[in-house]
Amino acid sequence: MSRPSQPKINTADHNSVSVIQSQAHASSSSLPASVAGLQQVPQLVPANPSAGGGKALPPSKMKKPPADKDSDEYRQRRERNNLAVKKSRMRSKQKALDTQQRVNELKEENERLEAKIKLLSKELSVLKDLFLEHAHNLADNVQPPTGADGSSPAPNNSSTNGQ
Amino acid sequence: MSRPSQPKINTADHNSVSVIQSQAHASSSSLPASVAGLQQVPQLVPANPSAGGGKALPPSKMKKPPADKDSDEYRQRRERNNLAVKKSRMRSKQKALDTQQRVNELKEENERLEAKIKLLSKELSVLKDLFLEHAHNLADNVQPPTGADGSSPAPNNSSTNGQ
DNA sequence: ATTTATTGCGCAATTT
DNA sequence: TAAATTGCGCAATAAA
Repeated sequence: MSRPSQPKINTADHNSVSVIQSQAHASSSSLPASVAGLQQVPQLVPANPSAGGGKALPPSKMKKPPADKDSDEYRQRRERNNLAVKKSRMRSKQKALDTQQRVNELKEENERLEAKIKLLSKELSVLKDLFLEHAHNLADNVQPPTGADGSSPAPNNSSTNGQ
Repeated sequence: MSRPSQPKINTADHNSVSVIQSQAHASSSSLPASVAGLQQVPQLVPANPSAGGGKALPPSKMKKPPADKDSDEYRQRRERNNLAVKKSRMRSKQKALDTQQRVNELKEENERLEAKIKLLSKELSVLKDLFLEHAHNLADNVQPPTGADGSSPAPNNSSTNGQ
């Protein structure tokens, strides 16, 4: 009761009584010929699920002839599949790599953007300060109320940029 | 040229003559007891590599007894490994998902930043325009008509910011 | 040295 | 029907 599992001992779904051995081609491999009498396929063909002795099976609902391991065509199919599998996995892996790289790129881009924002912000604040300063100067210079100038002390449009 | 095409027909490195079937426990499985005589292990034990009658064999370079498939301990190890494998793969997949999500997040963030930049830029340009306008006004107003005032036409500090 | 984590590989069931 | 995916177990090897 210590392990969080043991879903099912080991009873693999599809047995997996796999015994590779390309009968044709490939000669001096390495497969120890030990496992000799290896040919009989389970032959699990449930005679016929439903339908006692029916004949008409339109959609052809046969479970599947356990593929003769010996069949030459079987090996061919397997091989094709193995190739496909390999290909598929390669892609998958490649995609993962690409995605990771994408992350890196985006991260860089992000930094660039943030830097730019910082710069722009700085520039803005400088300009604003200049504005204020200028306004002050004006106020100081136009101090002498000699003239009948009714100029107001500048609108001071400081858009309080918040964020 | 780049197509790995057919690396090697199908000769798996490690044969892979796997014939699952936990002898003990597991009763009414599905594996037909067909594959009968299945036990003889190659027993590739080279008597003794080096050292004729030596005793001390520190690095002990034995290849490895082909693990008795029947061994109870073997099944145990296999099962443990199978679990580990499953775990590892789950992680891997999860990681991939996370990475993908990271991409999405970064992409969003990027858009936000770009928007901000756009805004700041706009603000900046507005302010600059104001500056210029103001400068012009000054120039127009302070037109030295006849006064003996030696004031120059303003420094016109337009920092032609380029970026 | 032992145990767990990774990795490549093949099989078979599904999907596409 | 064939190719692409996916889950699974095995075994070799890398990491702990």
